[in-house]
Amino acid sequence: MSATELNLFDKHFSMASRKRILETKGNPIKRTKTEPSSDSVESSKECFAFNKVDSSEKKIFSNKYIYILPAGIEKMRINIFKNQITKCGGTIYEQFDSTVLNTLSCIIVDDKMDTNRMCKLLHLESYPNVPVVKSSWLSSCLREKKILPFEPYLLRQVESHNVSTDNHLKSSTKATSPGPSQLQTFLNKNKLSDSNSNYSSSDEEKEAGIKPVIEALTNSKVKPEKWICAQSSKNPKPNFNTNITDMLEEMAKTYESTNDKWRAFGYQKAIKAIRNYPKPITSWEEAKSLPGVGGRLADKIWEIAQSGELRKLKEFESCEMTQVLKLFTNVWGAGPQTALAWYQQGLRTIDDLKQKAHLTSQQKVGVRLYDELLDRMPREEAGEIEKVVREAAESIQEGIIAQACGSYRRGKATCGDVDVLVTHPDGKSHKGIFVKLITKLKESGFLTDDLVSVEQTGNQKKYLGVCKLEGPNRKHRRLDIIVVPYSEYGCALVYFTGSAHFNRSLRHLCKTQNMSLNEHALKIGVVRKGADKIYEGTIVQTPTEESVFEALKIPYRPPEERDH
DNA sequence: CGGCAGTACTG
DNA sequence: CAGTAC
DNA sequence: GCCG
Repeated sequence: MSATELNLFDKHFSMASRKRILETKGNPIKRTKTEPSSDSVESSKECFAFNKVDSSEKKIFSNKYIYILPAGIEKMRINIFKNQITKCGGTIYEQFDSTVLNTLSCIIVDDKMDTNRMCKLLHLESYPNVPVVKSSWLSSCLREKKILPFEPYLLRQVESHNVSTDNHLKSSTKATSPGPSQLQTFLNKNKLSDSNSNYSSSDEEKEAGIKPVIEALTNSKVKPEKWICAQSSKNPKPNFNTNITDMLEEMAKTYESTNDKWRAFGYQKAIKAIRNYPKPITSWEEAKSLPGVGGRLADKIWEIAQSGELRKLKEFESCEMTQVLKLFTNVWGAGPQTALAWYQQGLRTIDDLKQKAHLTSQQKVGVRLYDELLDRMPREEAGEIEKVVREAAESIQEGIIAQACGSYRRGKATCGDVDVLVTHPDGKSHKGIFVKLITKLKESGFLTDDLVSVEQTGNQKKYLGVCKLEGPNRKHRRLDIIVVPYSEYGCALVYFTGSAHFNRSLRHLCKTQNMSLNEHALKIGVVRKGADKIYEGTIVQTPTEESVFEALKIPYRPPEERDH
């Protein structure tokens, strides 16, 4: 984009932002574009209530048997609900079928649920013989710490004309109150006017990571500085939106520790785009125009830009469960499920885990070395670790190659772990190495703990474990050792050097060219039909990294420039 | 509404 | 098989 | 979460 284009671009945006400010004057933060029901406010109160009331609170739900229809309700909210109901003496039904219908006290549905859909989802002929209540009832009960009347929150019996239920029910429809959230919908409805937010920045690739690749490919001599120099790790690009990316990063982490990896994925894609954006974001449209930023994230970005804070994030920060889940998912070998289970057992701290939890052998290591393994090491230390492994390998077999990949190879100043790739140019000597190498490193006391002892992926062998250098003031560090046949060295180097984002870009590129790439090989002529692959494709010989790039028909990029 | 990569180990 | 990690 |  030329300078003049950029100017026009700016002008466009600033005009748009002015318009936005006028539109939302008097209500600058709340942009209820999509959600009529003030979801965040509600769940915020849920969290607060949760915090204040300690676990010995009133058993307001005792003798209540509740089924929650999950459709449309955020996973986090459902978790909170189930937790709170159980805590308050209630019983949750995880499964629904007609046999439990008689024993149920009520069915909880999303505020936006309608009768028709509810019946379909529950495989019911008609409105059941049990109260069907909107989730805001639950929120209110938890907030007020008492059981409130169903009435204002009841799902209307008939919602639309083409309901499968009988017509005679229809007459009773209007009697039931629309409920607060629907009123809200009505009030907010006229405010949208997002329709003209189509200031699409350009025809850029959606996948920001591959953008430079494509650009260099399509017009090879144009402004390499834009991508190659600017993104080199020695010359890091300034981030004009640190406050925004920091907060969104926290959001992503929170969602990762719950069940919501794809939501977190979406956040991270957007964060990447925001980091690369060359100036502070000042308008909603400006945010929305970035690849990977949709309406909901634009709302949040806009909120941060306006007020400097994000209520949803504050809500998470003041919620004990989300904080504890984050703590627990940082244990190696524990993910969202395990973390939630521990939480539901009443565990709250790492000490609790040590004393009370049942831990797998991996998690025992993760708990014992919790702080050290969370710590990143200076790249110099990663270099020392590489050297130890290399020298041990060389002492076993002459001419061996041992190369640290990962963030170390990409030139990062700090590394979370070290991945050492081991191979031998003669194409066969790698075979005997693995066991000898691991044994030797264990005997010298360098490897202190195993996490995954051996992993056999085709011809590759992988060790995941923990090591510690000799001498005082040394910490335990995560170390992966992968032994690969020389024929797979090129692809393995690419794969284990990453970054994860960069690898995704490559895979995406492959897909568009009927190729496939993994840590073993690059294949061409892959035929897919829907989910199945009809034809596996044929392996392209890629002895070096360069040959991988060449086969993909993209310019080679050194590791430091794969840090996206 | 489904895809967002695909695979190997642990228990 | 589910859960986790790479 | 976003995108097609």
